[in-house]
Amino acid sequence: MKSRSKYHHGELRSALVSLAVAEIARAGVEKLSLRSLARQAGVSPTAPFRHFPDKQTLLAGIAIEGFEELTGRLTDTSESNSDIEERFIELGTTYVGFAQEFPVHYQLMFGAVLGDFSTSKELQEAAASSYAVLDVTLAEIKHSQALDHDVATLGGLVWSTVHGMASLVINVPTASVPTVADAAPRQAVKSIHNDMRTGLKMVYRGITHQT
Amino acid sequence: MKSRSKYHHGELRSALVSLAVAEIARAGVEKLSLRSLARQAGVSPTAPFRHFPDKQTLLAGIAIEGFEELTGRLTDTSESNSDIEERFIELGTTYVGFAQEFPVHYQLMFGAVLGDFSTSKELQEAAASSYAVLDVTLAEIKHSQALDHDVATLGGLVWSTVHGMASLVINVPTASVPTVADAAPRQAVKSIHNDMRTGLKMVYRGITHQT
DNA sequence: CTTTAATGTAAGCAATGCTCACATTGTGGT
DNA sequence: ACCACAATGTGAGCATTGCTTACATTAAAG
Repeated sequence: MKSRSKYHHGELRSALVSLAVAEIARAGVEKLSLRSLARQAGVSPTAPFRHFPDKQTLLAGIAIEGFEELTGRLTDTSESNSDIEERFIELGTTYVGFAQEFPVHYQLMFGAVLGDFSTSKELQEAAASSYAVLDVTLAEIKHSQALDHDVATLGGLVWSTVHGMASLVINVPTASVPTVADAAPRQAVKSIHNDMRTGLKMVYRGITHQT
Repeated sequence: MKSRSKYHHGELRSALVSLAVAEIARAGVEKLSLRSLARQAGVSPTAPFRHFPDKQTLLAGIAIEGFEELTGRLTDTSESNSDIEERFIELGTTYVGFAQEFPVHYQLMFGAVLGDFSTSKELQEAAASSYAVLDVTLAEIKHSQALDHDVATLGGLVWSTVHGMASLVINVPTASVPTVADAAPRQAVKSIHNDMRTGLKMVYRGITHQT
């Protein structure tokens, strides 16, 4: 009883989310329209409002979905690496890898489109869960290496680095025809792609090498 | 002859840009409307189109303005610091400081709103100019310390770090009421604010400390 | 099997991006 | 001083959008 002409769509909510992700990937957040999503889903223009009070909330939903996926991946990675340095590096790799696989999600998670990040408590908590995984590993590093700096300080630096990598890899295209002018930044981003472990190792050294 | 009721506005283009920045700062990119800008500038709804073919181009204009300002600041910083480590740290501080002072510009420079970054050659070049300042300092570091890694690899890591710091500082609010749940990420970002030099020093160590 | 909440529809409003045809103004060439 | 012309601004209008309000249909609970 899944086919033809049923009044109720049945999976509208999730359908809208994945359609939205596809649309954003194709044309950007700016061009996203609830009405076109409704059309693609074969439903009336006002149906989406039964599932999301407004457009922003739909976008927030995507972001939350992203944080959940990210938390899961980070947790898995964390559990399957016992050596502390290796775990650190793999966590970073997982983080950036997630951003590459889910660029639309990632953009919404950290971009400015969601306006004030703190509008949704659910979003805050989802984000905090992701960060928590990183946090415990850093605490362990601090302890095992007897480091002076706060975990928050280490976290600020490490999070900045992986978030920066993710953001650059997503937003700066490396494939298109290389102009002479922008060769350098493109090369830099490309090196993140090819050599992420090297960068993460350097950060690990910077963190753990006491002055 | 600057006052009352002249047919030609005279400074419409720049007026639109600064009004747009203010509007985005207040309500977010999503809410920006050319028509409201026209209203604020006291001109007809179609006047903006004489200066920008479309909304995207207006946004790209803001981004370009941002890159120019950033390039200027980085250049100044680079010229006024002879010690190489200090210069490195000051460049990073300047970079993040710029993002904090011009958050709207920064978001447009690196956010996903501009769709494909490579739509405007002018934008590409402006961005490359900013990066170039960082690039020469890194080349000098590599040379003076006889480092093995490519400048591009160093650049990828360093750019990631400062861009990540900037992005997090802009997008993650630290001031609002601290929920228990998200205390950790907020603390991490706050530590970037208070202790940026520490993070940059760690990166410098990580880069220069040969294995 | 009926009540009720969940989910979808239809019609409509104010606002937006953008186009097109036209008006006004500053400017350069004679 | 003139006048052609490019630059800049206007007004009306079109398709589209986000969202509201009132109503229809269905699934689930009692």
